[in-house]
Amino acid sequence: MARPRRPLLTRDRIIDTALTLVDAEGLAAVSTRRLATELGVQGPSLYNHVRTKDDLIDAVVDAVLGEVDIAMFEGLSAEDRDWRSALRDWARSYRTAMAAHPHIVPALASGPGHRPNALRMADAVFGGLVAAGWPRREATTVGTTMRYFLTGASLGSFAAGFPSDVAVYADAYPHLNEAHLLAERQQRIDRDAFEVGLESLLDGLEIRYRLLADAG
Amino acid sequence: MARPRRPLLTRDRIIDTALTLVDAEGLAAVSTRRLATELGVQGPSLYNHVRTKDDLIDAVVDAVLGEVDIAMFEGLSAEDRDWRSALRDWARSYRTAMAAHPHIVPALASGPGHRPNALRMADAVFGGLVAAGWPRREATTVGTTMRYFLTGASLGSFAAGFPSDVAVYADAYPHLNEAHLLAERQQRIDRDAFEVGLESLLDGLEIRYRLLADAG
DNA sequence: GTCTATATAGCGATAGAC
DNA sequence: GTCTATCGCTATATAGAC
Repeated sequence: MARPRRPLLTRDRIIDTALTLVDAEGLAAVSTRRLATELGVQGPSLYNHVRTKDDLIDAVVDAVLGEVDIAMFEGLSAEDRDWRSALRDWARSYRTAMAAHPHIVPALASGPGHRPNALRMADAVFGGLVAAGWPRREATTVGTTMRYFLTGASLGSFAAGFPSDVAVYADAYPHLNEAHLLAERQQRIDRDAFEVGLESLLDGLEIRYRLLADAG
Repeated sequence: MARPRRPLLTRDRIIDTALTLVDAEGLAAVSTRRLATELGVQGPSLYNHVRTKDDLIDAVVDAVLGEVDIAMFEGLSAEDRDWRSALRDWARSYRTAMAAHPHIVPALASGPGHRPNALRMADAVFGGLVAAGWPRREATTVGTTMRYFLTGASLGSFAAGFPSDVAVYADAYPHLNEAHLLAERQQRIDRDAFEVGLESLLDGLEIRYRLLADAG
């Protein structure tokens, strides 16, 4: 085949298909050849739309980050200073997005890369905190702290995929019920640790917020 | 060469050399052939001591985790209930260990794997918290929460290696001073976010601790 | 039972034809 | 913009020397 009239591939279609493949079979299943097959083209064709494979994975991660809701930060202002609820809602939305794509989570770890949605998110958080009364420099610190917690919680909870995926255990594990219970227990621990950690962190940040307000 | 009288390789020597190589040239530099060359043997020889490459990387990560100090948890008891200082010291030791091996940090993300030192650490934290008066179930939650924060902070700060490694910038970047300043600024933000987040989290956990003490 | 030698299948990526 | 062909590389399996 030579050059088609209309492109067979677009960057978006590649990213979409890659995410579907990651969700279905894990990160390791994404090779350029396999992905190309899935798209009905030959492997090297991808390189007309994507610089490297790392670039592609970066884009897939960014697509998942794009699913995180950040609208709650726009409502914050001198009148509505409930930054605490905003951070809480954001954190839960973040976790929900990662839970929907557990197999991509390890790729979160590979440096910041060039991720537009990550920047949009950082900007929204920073802007919201400043609008709610945090000093600019402190807002950067708080946003970074929250990012630490959210990244760590996502990796700690979902990096290995879902162990509750019973189909995986069914073949390898004879004591299916037991494995299933262990997985459920682990999920309860993760959910508790997330909620307790989040609320504790917010409690601690509120102490700091008041301290700064009294001093300033 | 045939079988030598004394083994040329041991699992520990392989892991040590792999860590040295990771520190010097990054994770990507570790291939079985390269590592074998470094050890003075042929590539496939490694597989007598290591199951797969993933198994090896897992062991290297565990070796780094072994550098984290956990002795502070042994001192905790019904008399000395300063769990807060223990968690703080542990957290700083954890961060120091990761800062010493920034290139291995992304490998933290690949699921728990089989890491004896990770288990030893979890056990020490849990035991210390219980000794200091935390209910057992809460101790699990708190330990997990702390792990989230520490993992996230390590990845957020060191996952891309140290951008302040001036030698890297020297070739690629003409405005060396500027890059250097940006890197220093990023490091200050990371240090601030770590300390503020840690102290805020501890503040929040103390509120919870008192709440539980009053209720129980 | 530890190492070497050889071999395989698959990888990311490039060059050049159309 | 997609193709074919191909390069150098990888992890890893297997067979056999000692």
